[in-house]
Amino acid sequence: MKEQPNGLIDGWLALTQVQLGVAAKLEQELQARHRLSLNDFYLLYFLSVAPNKKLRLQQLEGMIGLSQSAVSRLVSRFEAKTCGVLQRHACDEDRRSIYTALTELGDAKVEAATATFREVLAEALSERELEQALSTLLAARDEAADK
Amino acid sequence: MKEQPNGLIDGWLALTQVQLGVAAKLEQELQARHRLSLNDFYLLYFLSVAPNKKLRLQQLEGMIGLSQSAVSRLVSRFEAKTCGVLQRHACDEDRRSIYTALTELGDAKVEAATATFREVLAEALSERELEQALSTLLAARDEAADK
DNA sequence: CAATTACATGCATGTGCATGCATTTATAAG
DNA sequence: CTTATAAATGCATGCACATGCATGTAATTG
Repeated sequence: MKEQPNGLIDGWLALTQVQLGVAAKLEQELQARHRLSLNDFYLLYFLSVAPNKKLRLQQLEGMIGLSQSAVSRLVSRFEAKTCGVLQRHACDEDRRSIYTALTELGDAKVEAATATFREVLAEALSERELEQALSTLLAARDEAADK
Repeated sequence: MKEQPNGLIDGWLALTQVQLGVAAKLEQELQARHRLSLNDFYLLYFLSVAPNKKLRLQQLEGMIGLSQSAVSRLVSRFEAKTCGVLQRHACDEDRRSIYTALTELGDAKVEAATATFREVLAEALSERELEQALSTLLAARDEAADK
């Protein structure tokens, strides 16, 4: 037989499609209602739930899933663009590090954006497709594991 | 209470992390063993499972999850770089369209890459984290739906 | 003083958006 | 039915921009 069963791959593709679709919807709504890209939101969100609402760049890197340079520039752009939402200041214990902190204004903005985010997410995840993709993927995975 | 329960968001973030992680692993192995990016592979894979192993650009667009221009360039680069793997030729029924077809050489390359892809996928999906992320997400979703 | 760590930056590249060009399809007039 | 014209479709390309990699700089550690 030339063609192998591609359940695993199809499951993965389905999951990826769902992920892409939901992310696109999130991006679109965040952009429309709050002038935020998805990564912008992630940045603000992770800051908002961090202790003292501040984090070093290195910590954000892993959370957002971007490279070190990308995070550095994400914060830079943000600071330049939307003045007043976040603020960088050196860390006294280690002056190589730089804390990125949320201002009160930023905190309010995050709260509003988070409401949108949660709303869109709830709607998107109630779609039939998620269920479909996940069950396809898990079934194929287990089947592959048995082999 | 100021902080709301963020189960939905955390679930989504967990799923996104898993997706990113697996995609990175796939990209890395495909690059190392076959000199293919993840999108390169998707392009070849979708062609390989298509009837007559050929597709028009527009069809690839939705499958790969890229914009029209991105697909146009993806194919262009591919044609230029790895001569002989794929081949474009006009479509007789509609001369605006262009078929992108897999050559025999390309077909062999895809087959090898697909084996790698499936292998990496099987390993990555057996990780505990997937289960974790999915159950977290689904539980939070259902909870949100009840509300 | 050497090695490491945290962040910034030059550079190449892939991407999306807007637009352009060629072709097809739809509409209308004669 | 034929022809003229407008709208839509499929792909390519100029442009701006976000990203990753490699590297540079400053600070910390051993």
